[in-house]
Amino acid sequence: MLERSHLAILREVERQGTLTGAAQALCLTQPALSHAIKKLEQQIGTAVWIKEGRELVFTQAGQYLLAMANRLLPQFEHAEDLMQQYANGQRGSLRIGMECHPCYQWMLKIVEPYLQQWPDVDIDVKQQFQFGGIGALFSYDIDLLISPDPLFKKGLEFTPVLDYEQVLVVGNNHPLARKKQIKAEDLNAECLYTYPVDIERLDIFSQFLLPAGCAVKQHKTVETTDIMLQMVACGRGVTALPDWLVAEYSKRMPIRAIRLGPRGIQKQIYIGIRSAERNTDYLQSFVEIARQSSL
Amino acid sequence: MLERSHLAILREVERQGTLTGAAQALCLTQPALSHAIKKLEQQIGTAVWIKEGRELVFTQAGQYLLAMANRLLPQFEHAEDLMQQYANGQRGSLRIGMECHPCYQWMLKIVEPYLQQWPDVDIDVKQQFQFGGIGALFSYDIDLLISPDPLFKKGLEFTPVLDYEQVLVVGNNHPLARKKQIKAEDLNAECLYTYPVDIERLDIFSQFLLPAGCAVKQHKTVETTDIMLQMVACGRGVTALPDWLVAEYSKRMPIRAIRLGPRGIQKQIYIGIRSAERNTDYLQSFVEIARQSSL
DNA sequence: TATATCCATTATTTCTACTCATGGAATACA
DNA sequence: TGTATTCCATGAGTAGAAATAATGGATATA
Repeated sequence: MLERSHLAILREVERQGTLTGAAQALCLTQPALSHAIKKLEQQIGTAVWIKEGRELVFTQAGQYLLAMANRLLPQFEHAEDLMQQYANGQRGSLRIGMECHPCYQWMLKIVEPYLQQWPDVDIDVKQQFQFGGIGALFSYDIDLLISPDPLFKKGLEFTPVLDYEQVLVVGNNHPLARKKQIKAEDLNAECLYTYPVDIERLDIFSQFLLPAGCAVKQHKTVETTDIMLQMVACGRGVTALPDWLVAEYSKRMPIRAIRLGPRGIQKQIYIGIRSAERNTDYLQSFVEIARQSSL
Repeated sequence: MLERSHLAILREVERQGTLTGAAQALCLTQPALSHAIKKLEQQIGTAVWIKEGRELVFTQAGQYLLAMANRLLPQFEHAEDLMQQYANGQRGSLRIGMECHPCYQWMLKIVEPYLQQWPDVDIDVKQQFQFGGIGALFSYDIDLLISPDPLFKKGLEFTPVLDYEQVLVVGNNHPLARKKQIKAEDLNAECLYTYPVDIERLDIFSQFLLPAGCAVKQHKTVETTDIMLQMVACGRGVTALPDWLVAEYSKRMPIRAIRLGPRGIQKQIYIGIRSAERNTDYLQSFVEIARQSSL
């Protein structure tokens, strides 16, 4: 029988590179692992890895089990955490996934009253997902996803929690700063800063530049909002952000927001959860607080 | 440590209702399970179920573990199958998910040459998903999804394999049978047969009737294509199906296809797989055969 | 060539997980 | 109400799994 321990060994061997190293990490001896895997191999009838020279190379079967290990072991570990929390009378832990760079600050504002209201719930925020936020929800890596791209599918439930407008941000001294609204052509000669995400997920491209058949002179990516806006403030380029975020920053930086196109780019932020957890009170409450915060 | 065996016990207790029954099903004695769970409860610090009278009622913690069991145990079992297949030199098994009722017959035509070409691959078709086809893909319940609704997200890859037109099907003697195309109003007095799926997934509603603000006199659902077309053939109502399917059936039934609206409802069938398995030859081959079949 | 590192194997020990036997609690039935 | 039945919990005893220790062979490094 394939056991959790087998998966743990595989994962650790991949991490450590050697069986001896894995054994140490697992607080066992090297022969223990050697025996365990040997026995597994006899049962499943195929080798899990082969020795090439001194190193262990996973077979196709081994690679499958390894992927499985990386998928399932975190779930075991999380379950044990949860049980511990149930035992201590805590309510649980909320693993929030963020698929929306600029929403971070908005989320912080939700988290604060939430933690007050739910002193027994721990919060953990994740921003990198191997298979995207949806995949993370489905595979129980997170419990709640904050994203501008909802997905109305069975098994998941997305609730809109914030309406906003995506606006162009320019420095106060920028030539475009006087305009009431921006046309796609206006950006021809500009340098555009964005977060480093897939270009399809950047609304300014997919909903503004591409439909008009326009491009920018240069496209640079920056990790953090602060740096990005520093660059914009001193006139090195422009960027596109939610209006409420710009309103916040413009109090202390020489920047301003301009509408993109005649009607602007209207967006919504959604919170997604697994339908099975629709009635989990401390999850529901987060969505509720988020929704109220935008009123 | 939470083990696979614990999950297996929980699942079986839920199925059988009693510990004694579960023990039999697992080829163990009742005290074995009793001890195992007791030990687990000591480790995680909380009860998994409580005895109410004579029956076992799962606690919140127990319910979580139960859901986990139902999610993870099938993956263990499938992995063991797979290993067995690797061992026997077989190529694997292909679990196909269908999210497209009328595509069944089309798929059968793909499967036939596929099985010829891959004698070592077993095929299994599933049509019911607790969390939708996408969820089934993410949770490794299936390996390949046939669906008219693609989802371009990280971790999944959808390839279009068949273009078709969704057409109205009427009996040859039906008053509408003479028309070259159908307006939404034409269906006001009709009885519409469809498969029993969510109304949002029925293109004739979402892309034809609703946009025009029209409705049908009656909407009835039928499970099978054959019965549905029997009803249509004898003039009891109309339905909407892919053109190629109607072409097939019209050879032996008095039915005909009529375009919906001036341009018709144009659709595509997609095949989705997990990106991680993009290069798995026997999966790739299925997509390839499907794509060629439509040329 | 000497040395260090790593894995496989065997023999041995430890301890886990199972069974057996039994008793108490809850339900069904006479 | 008393009796039989069903089901779970518990304790003792044990078979067997899983860990260790010791060792040897293979591969890489100086």
